[in-house]
Amino acid sequence: MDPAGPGIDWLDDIMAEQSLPKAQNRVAEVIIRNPQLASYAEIAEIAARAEVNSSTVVRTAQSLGFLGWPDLQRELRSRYLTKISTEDTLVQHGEHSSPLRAALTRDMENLRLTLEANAPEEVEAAIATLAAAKSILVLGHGSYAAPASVMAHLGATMGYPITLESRGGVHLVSSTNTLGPGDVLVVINIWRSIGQMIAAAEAAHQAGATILTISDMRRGRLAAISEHLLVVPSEGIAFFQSVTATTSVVYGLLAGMQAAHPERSRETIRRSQQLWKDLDIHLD
Amino acid sequence: MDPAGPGIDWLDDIMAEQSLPKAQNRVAEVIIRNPQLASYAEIAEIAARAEVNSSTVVRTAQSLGFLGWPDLQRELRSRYLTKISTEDTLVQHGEHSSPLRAALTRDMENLRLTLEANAPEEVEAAIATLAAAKSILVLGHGSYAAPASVMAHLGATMGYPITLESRGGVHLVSSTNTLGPGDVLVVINIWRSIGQMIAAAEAAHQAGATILTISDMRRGRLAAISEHLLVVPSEGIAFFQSVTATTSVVYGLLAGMQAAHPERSRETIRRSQQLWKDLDIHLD
DNA sequence: ATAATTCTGCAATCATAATTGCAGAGTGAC
DNA sequence: GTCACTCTGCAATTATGATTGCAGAATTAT
Repeated sequence: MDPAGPGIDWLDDIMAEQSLPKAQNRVAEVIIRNPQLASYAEIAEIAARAEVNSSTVVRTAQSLGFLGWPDLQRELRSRYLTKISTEDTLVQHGEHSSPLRAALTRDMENLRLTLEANAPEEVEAAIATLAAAKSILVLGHGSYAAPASVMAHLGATMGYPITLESRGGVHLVSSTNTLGPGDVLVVINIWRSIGQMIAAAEAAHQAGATILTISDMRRGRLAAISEHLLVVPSEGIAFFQSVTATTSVVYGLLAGMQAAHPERSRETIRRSQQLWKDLDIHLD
Repeated sequence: MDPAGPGIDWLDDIMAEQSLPKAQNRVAEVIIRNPQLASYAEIAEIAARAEVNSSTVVRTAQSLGFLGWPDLQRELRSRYLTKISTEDTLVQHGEHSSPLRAALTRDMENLRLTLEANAPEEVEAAIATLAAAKSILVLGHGSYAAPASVMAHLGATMGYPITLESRGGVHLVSSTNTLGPGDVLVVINIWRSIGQMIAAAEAAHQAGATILTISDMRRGRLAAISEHLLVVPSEGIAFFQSVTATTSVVYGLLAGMQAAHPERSRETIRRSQQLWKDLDIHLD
């Protein structure tokens, strides 16, 4: 553990590899100790704290392998800005218990577990598959129709060839029938699920489609035929399961899909008015 | 520390005093919706989201009494960023930064803020209203149809007289027309929204129905007629807003509703097989 | 409908932050 | 102690972001 308090592992790591000169070390020190500050402060502020000229700050950033200060700063932001502490919250609100509190803390825990349960490479691979898909079909029944519809809705708005099937029976059959090699079937959170859904997925798998499953089960018939499996806890309060973590995962996939297709993204930005309207950012 | 809690009440307050022109209002709302982003983004980013020229952003800042954008931004940082905690939270996960990670941490933060933004008494009152309702109608359009459908679906399965309306036009009118005293209208996250929706809510209010709003805006025409207002942040990654916190709040309400009606719950348990089937907990 | 007024976008201007060339200070080797 | 080399600060330069004058669009009052 870092004796200086909460530290920046990755920065520490970089620094371990090549040792910096004295002044630059001071700069790094300042950054490590005040990541929050460093994530938005301008060079002069950091320079002052390290009692160093601002050029030295730039050079430190460059020594560490970044293009310059703004580049390092971007990295800092993405790592620290959204950091939160669950314990913090628990302490602040003490024992007071309410249904809302229960739901929120439960879901925070679910999100945390999701973070632990899925390796970044796994996620990247899933995103790559989605990005390369000829077409995408999203299945989600019952409560899980909610995240499924979010995925289909936003994905389509981004320009992806993506559709939703939240119904069963004939509809399910005819939707999955057309799938073949190059197509991707996204199956969202089934719990030992409805037989016809597994059957549909297996048929699609046979036909050459790639299966991507988002589920709370690591094993099972579905897992067996899934090229990619993302695991999400779905424990809820009271009697119901929670789709919160699933929804969040869907956002992560969508963000990755957007990053994966610069050309579509550009197109997206060009049409941002329409996009944002669809996304409910619609202002008047 | 801000006694009113986290978030951007102060901005709301400023806006309440003097009303801004249309474009500037859009800018203000973008800021309120994405305080974290706004605290470090440059003007162009905000301008793009509000679909406005960057000069308008400057002018908005000035209209609100600040010197310019950097000035307003400083205020945002001091009010909002310090909340995130001055002591940095430990980085549990190595250097890898992925879209999933971004989505999850963002949503965890949203949940945390939700916890801070809603007083338990407020929530209890909302639940009491729901529990006493003669009938409940849930409205949610676009992305917000997802949490709305979860609420209607699970609420109905629990035995509540609750229905969903995610469509507009005639459907919206005829659904809201029947509301009167004793009925509750739940409006989920509307952003200054579709005029007809506000109109529908106002009509229902006139007719004596109680309005319960779940929104990311503390003020507005909707807030004005709402008996109960639950505030949820909705900042997302990439281009979209997140419905995660909203979903979680819905679970909280549902849990409270269940606890409020032991007799329905008992009935629920008796029919648990059916319930679980509907809830996707389907066990065999 | 028309005029007065306000608001907005564009593009030029201005301000500020980041970077780098250079000279001198510091450091270590012999 | 001297030389060779690296590092740092200063100041000039470059890049980038914020602001504002102006003309046209939109809105409001009459």
